[in-house]
Formats: sequence, structure tokens, C-alpha cells
Amino acid sequence: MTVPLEPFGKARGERADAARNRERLLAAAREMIAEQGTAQVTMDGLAERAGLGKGTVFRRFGSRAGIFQALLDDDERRFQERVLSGPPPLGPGAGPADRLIAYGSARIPFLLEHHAIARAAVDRALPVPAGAASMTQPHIRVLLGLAGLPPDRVYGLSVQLTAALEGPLLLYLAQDEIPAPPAPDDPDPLVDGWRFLVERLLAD
Amino acid sequence: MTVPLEPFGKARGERADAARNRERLLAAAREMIAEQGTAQVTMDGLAERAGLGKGTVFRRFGSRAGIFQALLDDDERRFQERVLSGPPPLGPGAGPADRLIAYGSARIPFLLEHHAIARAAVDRALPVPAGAASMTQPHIRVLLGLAGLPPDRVYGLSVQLTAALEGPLLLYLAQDEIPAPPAPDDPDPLVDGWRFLVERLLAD
DNA sequence: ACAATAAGCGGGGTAAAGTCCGTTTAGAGT
DNA sequence: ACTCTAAACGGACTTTACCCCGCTTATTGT
Repeated sequence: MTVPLEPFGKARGERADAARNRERLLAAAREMIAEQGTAQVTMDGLAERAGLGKGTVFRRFGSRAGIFQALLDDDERRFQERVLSGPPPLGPGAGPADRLIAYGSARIPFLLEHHAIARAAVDRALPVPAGAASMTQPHIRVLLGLAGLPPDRVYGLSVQLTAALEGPLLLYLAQDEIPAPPAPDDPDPLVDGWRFLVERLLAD
Repeated sequence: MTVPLEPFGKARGERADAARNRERLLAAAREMIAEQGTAQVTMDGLAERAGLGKGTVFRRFGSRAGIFQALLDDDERRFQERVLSGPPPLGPGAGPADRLIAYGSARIPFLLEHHAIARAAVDRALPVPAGAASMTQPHIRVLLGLAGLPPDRVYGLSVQLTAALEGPLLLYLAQDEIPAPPAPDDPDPLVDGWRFLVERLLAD
């Protein structure tokens, strides 16, 4: 009776060579972005750099935007862990208002750091910058519910707050408009605005 | 002493043939969208339909997204007039809170009607869905100022509220998720959410 | 070991966006 | 009317995302 002993952590049916190639492609993509920016990442160029065929790139990621989403997901997973099981107030243990504020305060710098990649992951074909971003809205929804807002408003507000939080960095702020955080612990106007918005919204 | 007598209303240096061709292209685009949807509008197809060369299309609109922005601008101008000189509370004459709410209540159906075109006008190359949308954020900023919010918060909040208002329809809602307004004067959850958000934000 | 097979791979092919530059023409001045 | 010039035009060309499908290979069961 042989127990397969799945190493756990890699997708069930993924073949070893496929996993290896995916890593190669992601690494190559990171290099190209670091060297020349997201705009210069072409599917042919990426394939060549990784020493693979173009078909393989599409098999892995589906589309150009998919590559950037995969890169985001990587970092996003770590971010998610801080939210789900890190110390409060970002993690569990604080009140919903504090957690909402903490979420925005962590999310905004995260998106700032990943701004170039996040923008490149937006694609007119699919509705949501997938993977990563899909965490923000459910999380906000849960916290709004815990905060005691009228239940029939919670979903709609979670959509609008998600847009308020991520929209500026995905849609409305140009690259050079992005406020460089002057000092590490300086007040960031976006973070302040978010805090103000949440405090007012949840004020009894 | 000859006075040129500019007819006023058409851009200064635009040649008559250029204006005529722009109209032709916009008309052709509208037809194609009505018949087959935005996805089927190709630059070659559009040029051929309008009986023009492809170079002309790009000279006029710069990019594919530019066409949809031009289509939006057309309707947007009319919308803007209602805001700038129509009856209150959408137009001038009401208090800032009422005007903000009225703006959202008018803006959301407007974007719903134009959803397909508005989405097609979003492009990864440029920061803002140009033209049209550029009106929302300044307008909100002015009203927030009039409402007496702390001046150093007004700009940031206007960015976030703009995203809260338009983001859902541009980014986060898929085509088939769009809630069809059940009856003409039924409560729209998006509008209600907006009202709730603004009321809470401006509550003294 | 070996065979069977499902998954992965590769690169040529297609379609559509965007560029370039030689040609044409509207409109102003005379 | 005629000339002149800046603007507009057109379509071939380039680049790039994305598709297709015959070939290769990792994996599993015997």
C-alpha cells in the first residue's frame, strides 16, 4: 500500500517540468521588468529569455496580463497572510474599524510598490484585475458587516470602498502623480484620506 | 481691416475635410458598436466602413481607446451642461451635500448606459479614462471644499470618491454583473450606497 | 524496465494595433 | 484665378498578442 505522499504546496496535477518552466518564466519576467520596465515585456522576448517556446508562455498564463497577475499573486499571498493571521490591528484581534483602517494603511503602500505591475495586470478583456485584488473586496465586506452597518448596504459599500481604495492606484493616478512617500513614517495623504473616510463612515 | 469671423464652435485650425471625416468615423463607430459590440470595432474595419485610410483614423484619435473616449465626450458634454447650468440639485443652487448626492445619482445611470463604451475607453497606456471622467474629480473636489471639509484632505478625498463612484463600473463589475435597474424609479443599490457614503462623510 | 497516455512543448500562422512617409488638397494670401 | 504651404490622407510596413496542432516527454500502472 503505497501512499503517494503529495509534497503539498504544488497544484495537484502539475507536472514537474511545467512547474520548473513556470518558475523560469516568472524569474525572467521579473528580470525584464527590473531592467526595462513592464512595457518592454513582450511574449516573444519573455519566451526567448526563458529559453522556451511562445506557446508555453500562453499555456501557463493565458494572456499577457496573466503574467503580471501571477507576479502579483506571489507577493499577494504573503500580504494575505499578514491579514489573515498576523498581529492586530491588520490581523484578527482588533475591532472592525481599526482593522479596516489598518488594511488600507497596509494596502496602499503595497499597491504603490507594485504599481507598475498592478497596472500592467489590468486588461480590458477581464472585469477584475484578478487573483490578488479579489481578496480586498470580500475582506472589506466582512469587516463592514462586523461593524454593524445595515446588512442590505454592506455588499454595495464594499464594492465602492474597494474602488475607493484601489481605484486611484489602478485608474486615476498617473505614474508621475504618485505621491512619493517623503519619509518612511510621514503622513501619506492617501492613507489619511482612507482613515478619514472609514472613520466617518463607521461613526455611530 | 477684415475681421475673420470665426464661426466659433469648431476647433481653431481644423480643416473642413478633417471635421467631416471625424464625423464620418464617429458615425461609423457608433454603427459598428450597435451592430456587433465594442469588441468587434477594429481600426481597419472602421477605416474601411468610413471609406477612409487607417492612417486617418489614428491621426484623429491617436489610439483605439481614443475613439471610445471621443464617443463618450460627445454625450459627456451634454451631461456636463446639466451639472454646470441645469436645475438644482444637480445644477447650481443646492447645498454641496445635496449636489454631491445628485451628482452620483445622475452619474451612475449615465455610466451604466455607457458602460460598454466606457470600458473600451480604458487603456493600459494612459492613466485616466480621459476627457469625460476628468470632469468628475474636479467637480467633486469643489463640492467637498464647499462642504467645509479640512482643506488639506479635500484633494485626496476627491480622488478616492471619484474612484468610489466610477471605479465599480470601470473596473470591478463585469458586464453581466451589472444590476439592471428593475423599475425606472426603483432604489438602485449603487446610488443608495453613494448617498449613504456621502451623507456619512459630510455629517457634521 | 516498459508501454500507455495525458500533459506539456514549440514555433509557425493570423489578426489587429500602431508607425511612417510620400502624395494630395484645403484654404490663405496675392 | 494662381501659388504656396501647412495640414490631412492613405496604405504599406512593423510589431505584438494570441491561436493551433503535430511532436515530445513525464508519469503511472504492470
